[in-house]
Amino acid sequence: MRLSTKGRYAVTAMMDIALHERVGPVTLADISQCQGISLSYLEQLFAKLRKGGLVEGVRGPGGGYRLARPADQISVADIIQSVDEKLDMTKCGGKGNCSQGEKCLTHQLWFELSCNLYRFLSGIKLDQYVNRPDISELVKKQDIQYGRFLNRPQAIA
Amino acid sequence: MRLSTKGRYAVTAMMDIALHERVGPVTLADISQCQGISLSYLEQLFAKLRKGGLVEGVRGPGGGYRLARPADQISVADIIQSVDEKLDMTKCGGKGNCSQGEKCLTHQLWFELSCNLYRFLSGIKLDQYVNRPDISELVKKQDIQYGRFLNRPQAIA
DNA sequence: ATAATTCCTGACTAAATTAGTCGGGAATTA
DNA sequence: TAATTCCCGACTAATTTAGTCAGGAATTAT
Ligand code: FES
Ligand code: FES
Repeated sequence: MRLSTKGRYAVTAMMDIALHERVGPVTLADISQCQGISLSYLEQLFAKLRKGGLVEGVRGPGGGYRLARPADQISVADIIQSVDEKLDMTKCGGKGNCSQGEKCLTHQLWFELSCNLYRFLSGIKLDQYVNRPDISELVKKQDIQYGRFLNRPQAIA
Repeated sequence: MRLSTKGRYAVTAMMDIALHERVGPVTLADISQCQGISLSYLEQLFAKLRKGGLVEGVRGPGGGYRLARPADQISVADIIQSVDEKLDMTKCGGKGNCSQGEKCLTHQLWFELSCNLYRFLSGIKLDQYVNRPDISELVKKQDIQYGRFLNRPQAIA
């Protein structure tokens, strides 16, 4: 489990989509502008998120990305795993052969820490934030500020 | 809070020292060989651990590094913080000004996640592993394998 | 005193990862 | 048909991680 700014970008972008789920697909261009992430970099990240089965793209005007499954079934761990590949922090990759073919002194430490960390991050689902009144308030305010979804009739309905 | 292999190196090295606390100071040369980390890189990491007040160096023959305070008062969070500097994952650094001077959509997410993650890693102290029989067994076996502390009379006493 | 050991320091290089760029293409909608 | 958007691959730049080198300072053992 590696936890860096790359994972933060991915989670941030996924949050943005989840927060606008009822409006419809969200374009990467929008995310790029509102979250301050380079468009092309987002495309790289979303290639991985797509492979990870977390999002699906909708092409053409009015398109964008939407969640591939309900927000309560997407965890922060899922997202980080999709973009950073590995989930465990052992040096050996779980095989216990760091130290001349044997388990090294810290194998157990990293193994257990990985399990606990994974369990922790798996417990945080996107919908926990989507359904919070204080966050919804903020989203609405900022969408107006950025002029998002002005060309979407269904956004109001 | 950034969680990468650099932090793993640091925690691994600290674990090694903690596991040999009763023997005396542990040399970086030993850690380098047994844990497979470059000696000079270890020196860089220990410069930070020293500045962080986690270890103190003892020079001269028979010297090495020892913990600056009891193992039950050193957490994984302390170590990672010492070598990776920052503890919080917000883009803004806690000030809430990502999005044109305002809190961005995900500020709360990262703030709360940082707090929880910090609390989690703070709860893991070095002594939890030092006092485990299965680990102690492994340490003894591997020290013999690597021929450690052969020149230390006090190691047996 | 001398030599050996070990920490300590700073500057430098190499490799890997992260981040961003570019140029184009394919599917969809209006 | 034109506009929009995802999609794809190769490229570059910046940052971080990892390792190297060449010394110096404190301590202990002889
Ligand atoms: S991390 Fe698994 S044996 Fe070292
Ligand atoms: S992370 Fe704090 S405002 Fe965006």
